[in-house]
Amino acid sequence: MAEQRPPTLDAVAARAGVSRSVASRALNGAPNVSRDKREAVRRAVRELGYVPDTRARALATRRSGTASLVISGEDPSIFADPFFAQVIVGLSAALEEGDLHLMLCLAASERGRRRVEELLRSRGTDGVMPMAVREGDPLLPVFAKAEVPVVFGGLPAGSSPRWYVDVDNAGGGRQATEHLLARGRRRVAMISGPADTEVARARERGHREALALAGREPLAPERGDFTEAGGAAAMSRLLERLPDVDGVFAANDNMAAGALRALHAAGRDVPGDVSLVGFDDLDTARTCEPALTTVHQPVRALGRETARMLLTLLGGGEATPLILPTSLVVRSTS
Amino acid sequence: MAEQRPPTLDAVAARAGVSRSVASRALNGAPNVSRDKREAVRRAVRELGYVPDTRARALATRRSGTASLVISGEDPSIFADPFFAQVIVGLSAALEEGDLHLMLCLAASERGRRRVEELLRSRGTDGVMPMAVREGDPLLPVFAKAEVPVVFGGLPAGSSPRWYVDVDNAGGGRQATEHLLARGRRRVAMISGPADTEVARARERGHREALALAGREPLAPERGDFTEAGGAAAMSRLLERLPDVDGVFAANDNMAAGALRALHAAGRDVPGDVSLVGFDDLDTARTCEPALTTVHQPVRALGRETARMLLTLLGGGEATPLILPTSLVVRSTS
DNA sequence: ACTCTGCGTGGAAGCGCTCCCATATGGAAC
DNA sequence: GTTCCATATGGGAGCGCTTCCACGCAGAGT
Repeated sequence: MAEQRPPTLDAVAARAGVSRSVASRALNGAPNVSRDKREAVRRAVRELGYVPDTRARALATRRSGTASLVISGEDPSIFADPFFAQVIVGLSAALEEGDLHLMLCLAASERGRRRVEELLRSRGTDGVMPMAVREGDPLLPVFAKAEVPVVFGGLPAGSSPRWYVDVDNAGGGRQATEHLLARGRRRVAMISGPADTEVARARERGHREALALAGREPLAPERGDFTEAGGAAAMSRLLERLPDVDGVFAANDNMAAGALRALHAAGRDVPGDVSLVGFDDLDTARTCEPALTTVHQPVRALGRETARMLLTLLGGGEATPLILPTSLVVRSTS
Repeated sequence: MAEQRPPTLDAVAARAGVSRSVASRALNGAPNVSRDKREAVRRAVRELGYVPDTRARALATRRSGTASLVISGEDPSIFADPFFAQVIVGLSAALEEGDLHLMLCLAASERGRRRVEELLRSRGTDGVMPMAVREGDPLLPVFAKAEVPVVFGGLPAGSSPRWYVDVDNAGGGRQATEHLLARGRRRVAMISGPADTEVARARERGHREALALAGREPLAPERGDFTEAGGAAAMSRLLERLPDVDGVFAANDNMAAGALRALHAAGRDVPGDVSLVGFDDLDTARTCEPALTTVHQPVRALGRETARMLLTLLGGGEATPLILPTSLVVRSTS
């Protein structure tokens, strides 16, 4: 019993009574095919239930039909941030337009990183979208050497790639801080993220800008790791160092939620004693108690635009970095 | 200026002074290669910076080197559930062992579903892992016809596939409910999920079993959509219908968090007036206030074992469904 | 009549790899 | 010295597709 192989293009051509060339052209909508042959091929395809073999096509066209989202970093749990889920939803929707499939590479270990490198060098993917890359990431040189387009989702700290999509982190940080000042807060501090992330740096920069504009000296920030627990710990340290703090800007919602918990644990009322602003506007912001004032960033759009830029490049088009706007959403913590 | 093509296996063979066959065998660790030729090939590979072309290999071996995670369902935001992120982390780690790459298919639209079907029929992936499939999902027949192994992550409601990995949802539901009864709760109700998910059904089943064992009649459950907001709404309805409810089992942590919020809004003390138990043991459970008593399920393991089962099948091995245990984690809401 | 277009067509050469199979090689066994 | 086996080797035929190119054959232009 020979293994049943699916029909090939040859079978289709034979059935339609044309050559393989014509069948191929008919399938790909090439111009030089007469009306009736095109129809004959179409019919044969239907009758045989033919579906072109992706792999063969990939070899012949030198295109794999996939784009890869690469998430680097030692700790795979950063991926658990709901932020990524939203980005992926946007990404996926946009790639669908371009009929590309999404490959997801969680490059946590040395081995994982080697696999990403191999994927690129083995022509296994048509384009790469690295996300949340930190300064000094060992994959950075790999991306630089890649022969396929690389569009960064979020500017990596300390480098300026040719193509990236980002949100206006500095602007958001400014908005958040200005809001705290406008609420009459005098001792405004920040819970920032790891110093090797551009996200943390840019939000800090905006924070300092707003303070400078108001003629204030910035207070040294505490740092968390963008997790709820990290935010809570940072808030505790902050309270110890600056017991009279009355305004806090946390660099993301997770950490803001943690800060909120720590503030409650310390007996502070929010927003009575302390005003709190987050960043992201994910679900948590809406559902924590009290609901979090935060900087909205268009997360799905970030994914969508990153993918679109990649599609443009793959289509031979030009592209330049894109910065998406943020906006303040005032809720109950300020 | 001809486009610079990467070196091929032929180039490696030529440089090493062997035939392409020997080079191929040397590369793939086949046995019949002499020590020195193997070494010569290895050296040539290094000198040329050769990396085998994935696509060519895929065509020749009839293997694409990828496995696909398919998440079906109209609403792409179900993907935002941190549950999936953890599953993916497990999945990804296991696939890495088998040197497979992960493709992620968010099949939300009709078009997305067609693409998944095409992906399968075009031999674009070596195996499929559908997750969170609901009863009557239009992709179910596609999976059934697939020529590659399909391992379900979580049993789809209303069907019994040959291969799947799931957690003991019924057992977890029983544990949760028994715990509420053991805490002396007399009016124990459930906030369940959509009736077309096996997860909701099984957790309900366990819930009813526990009540039956205790000689109690089950109360009709409220249903949410597994989101925080859905849980809050369900809790409000429950309070209206059964003002004297004193024990609630929510089918997941998101909904439990929402229920908690609704209970607070209604002026109920948790666990004073009402005991609350969730399911999942995700981050939220640890960080909400008060910390949530919940049923722990091994989410990463679910991903890991699903991928492993697929790897086993791809390796020609046998496999049977696998059920992972759950355990109760008592915190402060009960 | 002639060439000049231009479209349709199919033959055939890849794309870069794997793997079957026929052949070569060196001993060990007789 | 022959026979036989185990191990190494390279030729070559695929894998299923795209695409270049040469060719035939209309109808339009001179």
